[in-house]
Amino acid sequence: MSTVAETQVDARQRLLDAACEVFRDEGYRVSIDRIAQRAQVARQTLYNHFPGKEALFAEVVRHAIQSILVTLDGDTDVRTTLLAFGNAYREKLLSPEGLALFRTMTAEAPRFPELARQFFRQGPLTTRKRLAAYLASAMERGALRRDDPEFAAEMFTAMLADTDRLRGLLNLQTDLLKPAKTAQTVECFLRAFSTGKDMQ
Amino acid sequence: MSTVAETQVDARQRLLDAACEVFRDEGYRVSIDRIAQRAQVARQTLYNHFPGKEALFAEVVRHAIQSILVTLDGDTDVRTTLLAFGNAYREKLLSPEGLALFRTMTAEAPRFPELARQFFRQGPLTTRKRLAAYLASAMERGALRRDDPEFAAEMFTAMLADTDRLRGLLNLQTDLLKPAKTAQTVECFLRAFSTGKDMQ
DNA sequence: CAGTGGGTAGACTGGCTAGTCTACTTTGCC
DNA sequence: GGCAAAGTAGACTAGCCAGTCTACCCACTG
Repeated sequence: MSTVAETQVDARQRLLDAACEVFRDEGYRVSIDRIAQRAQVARQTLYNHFPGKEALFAEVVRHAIQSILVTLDGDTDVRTTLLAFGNAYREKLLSPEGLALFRTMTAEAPRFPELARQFFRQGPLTTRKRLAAYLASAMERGALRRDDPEFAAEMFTAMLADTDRLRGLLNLQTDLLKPAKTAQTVECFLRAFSTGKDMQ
Repeated sequence: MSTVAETQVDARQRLLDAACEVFRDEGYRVSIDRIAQRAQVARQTLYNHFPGKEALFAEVVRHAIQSILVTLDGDTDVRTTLLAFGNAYREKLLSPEGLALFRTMTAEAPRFPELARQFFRQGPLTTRKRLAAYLASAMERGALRRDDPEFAAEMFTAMLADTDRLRGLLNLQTDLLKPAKTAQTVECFLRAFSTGKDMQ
């Protein structure tokens, strides 16, 4: 075991994993040495695999973006679908990883404007587009009132995460994930966007 | 002019103003020298007035918190009151100063946990409590459906700012303040929290 | 006029950082 | 065995930063 090729892969992957952890825990300000140390690798090895700190950071972020995307399955009724989406959305965004990505991207957006744009488009915007598409179809078949689906999607995502995300970002609460809150939010959203006939 | 006392006051105030600007523009990472330079004051003068960088930062933040509070006047009907509140809320939070305070506090919360708690309680929480109190009174007199006013306040503030705040934090948009969006949001909120009889 | 309180400029310490370079070791292949 | 590719440890450069200290300056006060 531990051929040259394997060592290479190992080193690169260990570096990415280590960078992911340590950027999450301490933000971009963390030193290169800490990353190499955590990966159990010499500093020079890091520079063999990546041009520099910025490139490594960008790579880590691009990977992290993928892991906070949320999908919908619209097989069942609207309430059930939105409840599943809401729970998944909150789990992703309010997890330590989701909070850290948000914190880091907003903090470093001035330094990495292109990366910030990429984050927004491939992360929050993509998720919201998917939700909007689902809402549009629900509106068309009369399951929701006709309205601007983009706006409705903005409202729903905002309602799901905004306040608890701030609590999490400020380290004020650890038990952010109460499913009851998702349910309460879904009911609230449905009251605002139902057709008015099918509310019990 | 320019007596000793005046110079003193000037120096301290100029330092606070300068620190406010430069922390807003560049975050906590900005150097002490830049602050002193911007205040047109020697570095030693800064240390004569403040124990160090952290204390100066805390002072600036405590001042900034006050400037993002939003009040309500409940003289007119609910729709008008919420519209006024919504516009004021968005103006404060989506202004460069509001965005910078949010960005800085979330970025530095791990380093300043006590300050972060203070920010949350005296800023967002205070505003939301005021809103909740107003909503509670509106619910009691039958102008809104009976519901948890705290939850309703969370929903409304989330709907007002969440998405556009992210756009602003990532420097993706400069014209965040469209009044039409406030109005649209108020209508959405009222659909979710009206009594069901008085919607036109 | 002499002293004092505050401001100023700038040297200095000590520490941390990103990134480069050198000399060395290990591993696998021919 | 000999060579090449990759990793390693650590010295080194160059720069930034917070905070201290010294020596000087100026205005007000007694």
